[in-house]
Amino acid sequence: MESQDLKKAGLKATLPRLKILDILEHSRQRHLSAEDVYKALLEGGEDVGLATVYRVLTQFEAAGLVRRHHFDEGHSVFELELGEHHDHILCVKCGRVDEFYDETIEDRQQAIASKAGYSMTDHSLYIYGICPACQKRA
Amino acid sequence: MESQDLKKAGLKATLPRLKILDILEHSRQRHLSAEDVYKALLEGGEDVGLATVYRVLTQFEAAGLVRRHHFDEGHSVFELELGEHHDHILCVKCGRVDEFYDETIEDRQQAIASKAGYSMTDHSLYIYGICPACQKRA
DNA sequence: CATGCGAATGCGAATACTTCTCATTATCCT
DNA sequence: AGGATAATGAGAAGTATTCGCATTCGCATG
Repeated sequence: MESQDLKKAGLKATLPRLKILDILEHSRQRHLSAEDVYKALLEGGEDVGLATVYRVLTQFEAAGLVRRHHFDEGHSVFELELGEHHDHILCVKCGRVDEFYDETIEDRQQAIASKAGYSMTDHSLYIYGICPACQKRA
Repeated sequence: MESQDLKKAGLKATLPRLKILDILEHSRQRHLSAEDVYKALLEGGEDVGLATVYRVLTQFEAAGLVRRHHFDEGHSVFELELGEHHDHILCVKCGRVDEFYDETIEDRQQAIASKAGYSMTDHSLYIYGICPACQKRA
């Protein structure tokens, strides 16, 4: 029963929110755009408006349930927040997304921010390249 | 005479292109949005359309004259390409932008891409935080 | 378990940013 | 200078996202 999760986050357990959470949890891809979520809802026979999808995803982000990314595509993508931080490496040919975590980079970032006098609140690191499959295909 | 620079880049030396290049070179801020450039043109008494600004900036990017960034603001910002690669650290309060370069991070990124089997083409790293001035102000 | 209040939703209109279309104009080669 | 060709300006069109508001739903209460 996920409605507990929502209540814990200070959100009413409404049908749209439960459905969207479900899609984020059980979708093939971990990274979904608002449009992706909307289409998944329609395919599931749900009658949810696109505006609600945007609203709910934004609320989920504020509540720390999902993370919003800006890949170089012109729209936001959302990913369930599972606690473990990671960065992304993306294929510029096929759009494949992989994840990684590197302690050294994390440490250096913190050091750079400190040296510049900043108190670091967040960071985003995307590596772009051509994935193994697309290299073979070329 | 900068028209040589444009010709070298394979672009005709038109008035809008010269003016935009000039703005990018002499603006207070290194990082400008299309709208910023457009406003600067109008203030300079130039009669250039916003569509042209977008077109020219995109061409400049393709020609390697400028670099396009996607800070978490929903629009693109452009910066003159001066050869030396660097990453950015941004203040989430006042929008200040600083630059840095870290050899260790650059190397690690390359290593991570290789390990994942990717051939790296590019990367973007933004550190978000609160700048010294905004920390004092709080 | 019926009921009411406030919060959440769906819809379409509105906004922000960017690109496209096309008639007009400017650039550059000769 | 003249003409082929590419570039421009203006506004329409296209995406991505948010807003406004009447209606509906969740949930604490009786």
